[in-house]
Amino acid sequence: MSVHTHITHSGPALTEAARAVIEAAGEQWTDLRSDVFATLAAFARPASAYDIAEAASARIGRRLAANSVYRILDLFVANNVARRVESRNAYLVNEHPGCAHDCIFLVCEACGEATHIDDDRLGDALRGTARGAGFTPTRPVIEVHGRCGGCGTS
Amino acid sequence: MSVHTHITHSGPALTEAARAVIEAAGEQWTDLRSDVFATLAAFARPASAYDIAEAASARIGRRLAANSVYRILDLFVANNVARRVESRNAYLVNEHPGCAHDCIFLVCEACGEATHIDDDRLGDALRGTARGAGFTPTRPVIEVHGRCGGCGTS
DNA sequence: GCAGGCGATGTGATATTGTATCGTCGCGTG
DNA sequence: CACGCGACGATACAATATCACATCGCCTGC
Repeated sequence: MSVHTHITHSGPALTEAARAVIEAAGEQWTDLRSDVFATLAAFARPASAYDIAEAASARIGRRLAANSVYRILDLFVANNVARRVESRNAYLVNEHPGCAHDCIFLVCEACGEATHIDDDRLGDALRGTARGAGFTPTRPVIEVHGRCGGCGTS
Repeated sequence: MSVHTHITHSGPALTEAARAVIEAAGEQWTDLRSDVFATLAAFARPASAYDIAEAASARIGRRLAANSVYRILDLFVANNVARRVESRNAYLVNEHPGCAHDCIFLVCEACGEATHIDDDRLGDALRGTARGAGFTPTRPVIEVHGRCGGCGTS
């Protein structure tokens, strides 16, 4: 496991970091993309594309259609500034863009929050197991459903 | 990791094993459930509820609505005779029902097939990591997207 | 300046996936 | 037989995702 520092951003700094990543990838950082990113970042838990479309519409004062949101989310996910929570059909910002782990989401069945943890050993072990089965892994999906600390075990 | 034998069924024997599990759980094994199970088992890759509804309709010679299929699939998943592939919104039969692992799916991006592997060490490690983060895991979702052996690495 | 290319976005339609509600049927039981 | 109950049918609906095509702004070659 490589030793490295996570730079965790929030608020405007996070948006700025996302902009840098997108531009470094040769993509444009448009006003709309910025608005969608900020909208997504403002959610405390995974947000569906339609949630984002609605909130972003309010933010920018006009209707933003779901398909535009999907286009932008696809770009974000491809460039690792946002993540998709597969078991929820929803999205989260990546709080340390530029740091590409196989990430693990702990999804609380009670409050709906998803916390993101990194553990390279698990991702590496999973990739190794897959390769051992003659499979060439590209994208692991590792999510755990359960109860977060705040929601207890009951 | 416990030492045990996997009894892998196929065809009628698999359906029979599923029946036994469902009945042992105090649920009924109706003709319709049997038909839906056999229909699902006949798919070589993860099948959506609507795929199953269509194929089962053909099999039984009348329209079977999606909601009925969902009800039955929910029952199957709850009793571990079928599994849901979260990143595909699709279902697979569990070829060794009664053996409840945290299962891992290798989902081929080229041919769409999903192979099911077991590795208790990975599931246990993942649960342990989750607990280390103050989380009480109930259901891990472990899926890997990539290329299967038959589809190569290109 | 203007034509054309190109990426980003808008608009509307549509496809796919998943739920809710309510009625009916068959079956066991008092 | 009356009743309750689980399974199922039918319909509507909600939520998620994609497609096709038009438009707009910007940049470039001419």
